[in-house]
Amino acid sequence: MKLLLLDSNSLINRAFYALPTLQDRSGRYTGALFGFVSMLSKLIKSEHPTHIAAAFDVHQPTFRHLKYDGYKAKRHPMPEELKAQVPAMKELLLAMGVTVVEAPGYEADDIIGTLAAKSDMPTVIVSGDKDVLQLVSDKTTVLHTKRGITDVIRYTPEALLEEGLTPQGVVEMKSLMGDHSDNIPGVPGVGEKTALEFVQRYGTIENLYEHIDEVKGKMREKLLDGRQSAEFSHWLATIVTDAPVETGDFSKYRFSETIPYRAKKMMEGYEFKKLIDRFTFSDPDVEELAVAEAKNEEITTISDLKAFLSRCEEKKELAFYVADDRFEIACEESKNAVVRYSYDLFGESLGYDDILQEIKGCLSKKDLAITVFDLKNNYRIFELSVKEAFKADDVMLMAYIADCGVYYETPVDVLRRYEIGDASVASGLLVLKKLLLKKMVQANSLKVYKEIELPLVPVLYDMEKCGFRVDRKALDVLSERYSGELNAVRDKIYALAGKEFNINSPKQLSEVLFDDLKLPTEKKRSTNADVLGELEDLHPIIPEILRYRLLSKLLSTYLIAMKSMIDAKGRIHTVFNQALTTTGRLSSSEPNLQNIPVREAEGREIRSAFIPSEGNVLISADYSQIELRLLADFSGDEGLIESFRKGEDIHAATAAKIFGVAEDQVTPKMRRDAKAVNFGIIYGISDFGLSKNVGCGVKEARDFITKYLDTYPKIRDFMKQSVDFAKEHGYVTTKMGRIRALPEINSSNYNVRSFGERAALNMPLQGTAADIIKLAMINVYAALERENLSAKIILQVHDELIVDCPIAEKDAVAALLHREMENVMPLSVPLSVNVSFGMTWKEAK
DNA sequence: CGATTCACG
DNA sequence: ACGTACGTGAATCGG
Repeated sequence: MKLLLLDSNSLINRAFYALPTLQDRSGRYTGALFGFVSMLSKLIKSEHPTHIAAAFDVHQPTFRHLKYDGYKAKRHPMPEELKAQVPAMKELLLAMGVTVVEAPGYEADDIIGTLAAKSDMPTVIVSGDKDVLQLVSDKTTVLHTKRGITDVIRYTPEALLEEGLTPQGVVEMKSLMGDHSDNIPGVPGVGEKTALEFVQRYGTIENLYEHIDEVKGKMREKLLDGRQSAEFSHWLATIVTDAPVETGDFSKYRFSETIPYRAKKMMEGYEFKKLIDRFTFSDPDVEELAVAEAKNEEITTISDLKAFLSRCEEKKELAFYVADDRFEIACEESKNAVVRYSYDLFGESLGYDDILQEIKGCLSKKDLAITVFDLKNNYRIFELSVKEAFKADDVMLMAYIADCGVYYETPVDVLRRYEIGDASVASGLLVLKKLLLKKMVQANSLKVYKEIELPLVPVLYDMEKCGFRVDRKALDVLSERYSGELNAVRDKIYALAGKEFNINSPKQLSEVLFDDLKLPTEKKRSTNADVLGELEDLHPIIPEILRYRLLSKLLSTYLIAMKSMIDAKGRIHTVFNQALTTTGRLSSSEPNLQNIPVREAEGREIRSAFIPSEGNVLISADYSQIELRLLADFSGDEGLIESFRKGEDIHAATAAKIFGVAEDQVTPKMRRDAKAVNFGIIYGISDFGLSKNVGCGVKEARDFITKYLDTYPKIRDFMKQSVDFAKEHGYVTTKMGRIRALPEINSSNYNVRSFGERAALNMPLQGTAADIIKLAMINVYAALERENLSAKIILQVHDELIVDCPIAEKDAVAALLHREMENVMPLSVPLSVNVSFGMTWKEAK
C-alpha cells in the first residue's frame, strides 16, 4: 500500500515551463499535459502507488485570504496556453483512474497536508514547491522536482536533516525569510542564511523571540520590528490538515497500474506517441463489456431462493460466490441475486446451511453450466466427497491462464482489473468467463485451461483431502534430540562471543562477528551461509553458528510447526495453490510440503516421520533431469539429445565434452562444475552467477560458458531465439501454450531487462516441466481409477509424485507410474522416471 | 510489514 | 559502469 499525493498545480507549472510549447494537430496546447503525464508515468514505475490523489487549487476568497490583503494577488497570472491545459489535465487524470481532489478556498498543499495527516499508509508527496517539506515524517516522504521534470530529490526526515532542517523548521524558516512566490512577507532584512542560523539555534520563532536579548545589533531591531509579520507569516506558511476532503475512506483514491483504455484514446488524441508505451492499458474489448452493470436483487426467503435457482436451471447457467456474509447467484450478466445469511435460532430467516443445501442441490444437475471462482475451494465449502466434485468453469484459473503474471486472490481483484463493477460478483463472473475465454482463444492458451488446469482441480482436491500420514512420535524424538544439541551449541556460541545475544538476529550477529570479533568483511556484512562459509577457518564460532542455524531451522519450521498441523487421524493436509506462480508450477502451503529437507543428513531425518497409511508403502516417482531434457528438445542440439538417448550421466558427459577428456577421466570436481553450468543455463546463465556458485573467478566462469556453448552450439541459438521472441512479443510460452508476460524484457533499466532475459529462458523450460507433471498427474489419477487401484497420489514436488500405495498394488502402481509419466508427451528425447519405495519418505528415494 | 535467512525443485 | 542465476514458503527480527 502506498499513497501518492500530487501537488498538481505546482507540477503542471513545472511541466509547462520545462518544455517547449507543444501543440497537437488540432492546435490544442499539450506541453504541460505531456510533461505531467510523463512525470506521472515515471512515478508509477518507481513508486508503484496503490492510491493516488491529484490535488488542485480552487481559489476563492475566504477569510484566510481576506486577512492578508494582497495575498496571492500578486502571483503571476497564468498564461493562456497553460490555463487551457488545467481542465484538460483533470479530465485526463480522471480517465486514467486517478482521483482529482479539490476543495473550494483551499490550496493543493492544504489538501495534501490533510490527506498526508490522515492516511495510514506510506505516503509520497510530489511537488515542485518546498512548502510541503514540513509534512515530511517517518511515514511521509517528499519528492521535490528540482529542475525540469525528471530531476527529483527524495526528502525523508534524515535527508532533510542533512540540509540542517527539521520538518517544523521549514515553517520557521519561511516565517523569517518569507517566500516571494507565495506572498509570505517574513521579516524584512532576513534572508536564507540568517533564517537558517536562527532556526538551527532556537528551533522556533517563538523561542527566538523569547531569547531576543541574545541577538545583537541591527538584527535585533529588524526582528522586533518584523515580529508581527513573522507571526503572521508563520500562520500562512503552516499547511492546514483539516481541509474538507474525503479522509474516512481512502479506497476512493485507489489506483491500478492498468490504465483504463479510454485514457489511451485520449493520449492518442494528444499525440503522446512514445509516452503511451510507458503505460499498461486495460483490454480494449473490456469497456464495451463493462457497460452492462448488473442489477442486484435481494433474496430473503427460501421460496424466492428456490425460484431463482430453478430459473438458473432453465437458463442452464449458474454462477455463484460464497462470501463472509452472503451468497451471490446469477444466471445472466445483467442480474445478480444476493442472499444474506444470518444465524437465526428460530429459523425465520435464511441461514448459511439452508442456502448452501439449496445450491448444493443444483450442482449435480446435468446440462447446467456452473461458474465459480476457485473451484477447489468451493468443493471444500460444500464439503463434497471426491465423487461429488462437480464440473464447472473456474474464473480464478481462467484469469491465471489468460492474464498470467497477475495474482488474483479474490474475484473482486479480477473484476477490478477488468473494470467491471465489483458490486455484483456472481454476474461479474459470467462477464469474466466470456471475456477470459475469448482472451484464451486469441492467445492460444485455452488448451492449458481446459486440458491441464481444470481437470487437475479434482486431483488436487483429492490429494489435499487425503493428506500425508505422519509419525508424531518420530517428530518428538527428533525435536528432543535437536533441541538438546541446540542448547549446547547456543552456550558454546555465547562463550566464544564472550556475551549473550540473540543469534537469530542477523543484526546482532553481524555486530558480534564483525565488530566484537573483528572478522574481515568486504563491505557487505551479510551473515548468510555463503559468507559464513568463507570465514569458517578464521574463528571457531563460525561452524557453531552454522550448526545453530541448521538446528533452529529444523526445529522451528519442520518439527514444532509441523506437529501442530497433524489432524485427528494423524495426517497432514497441505494446500496447493494452483494460480500463483509465474511459470505454471504449483505451490504448497500451510504447511509447505514441497520444501521438506533432503539435502543434509540431519534434515533428511525429518522425512522418516512421513509414513504410508496402515498396510501401505510409499512410492516416489521422479522425473530425471526433466528441464535439461526439455532444453535438449527445445534447442534441438544433437550432442545433448544424443546423450539423453544413450541414457548417459548427463553431467559427466557434459564434463567430458567441455573439458575434452574421456568419460572415465572425469573427476568429481569436473562433474560438479559441469552440473553447475547445466543448471546455470536453465536459469539464464550469467558469468557472475556461475562464478559465485562454482566458487571460481568471473573470467573462468565465462570460459566455462563459452566452452559449454561451443560444445552444444544449438543451445546458443536457442538462448538468442528465446530472448528475441520475448523482446518482440513481450511474452514467452511453454510447449503447451502457457504464457508468461515479460514486460521487463524491454525495460531501459539494465537490471530489470537482464532479469527479463533470464526469465525468458527459464520460464519455457520450468513451465513445460510443470505442464508435463500436471498432465501426468491427471493421467495417473485416471489410470488408478480405471484399473481399480486404491493407491493415492498424495504429494507433488515439482518433478516428483508421492503415492500412498497398498502393498499388494505396489508393482502394478510402479508400472503405471512409469507408463503414464514417461508417455505423457512425445519429445525428441525420452522422459525418464525413477520409481522407488519405502516405509518412510526418507527411504523412498 | 519488509528484510533476511534458509528449506525445496 | 552496472549488479546478476529461475521458481517457491515460513520463521524471525525490528522498525
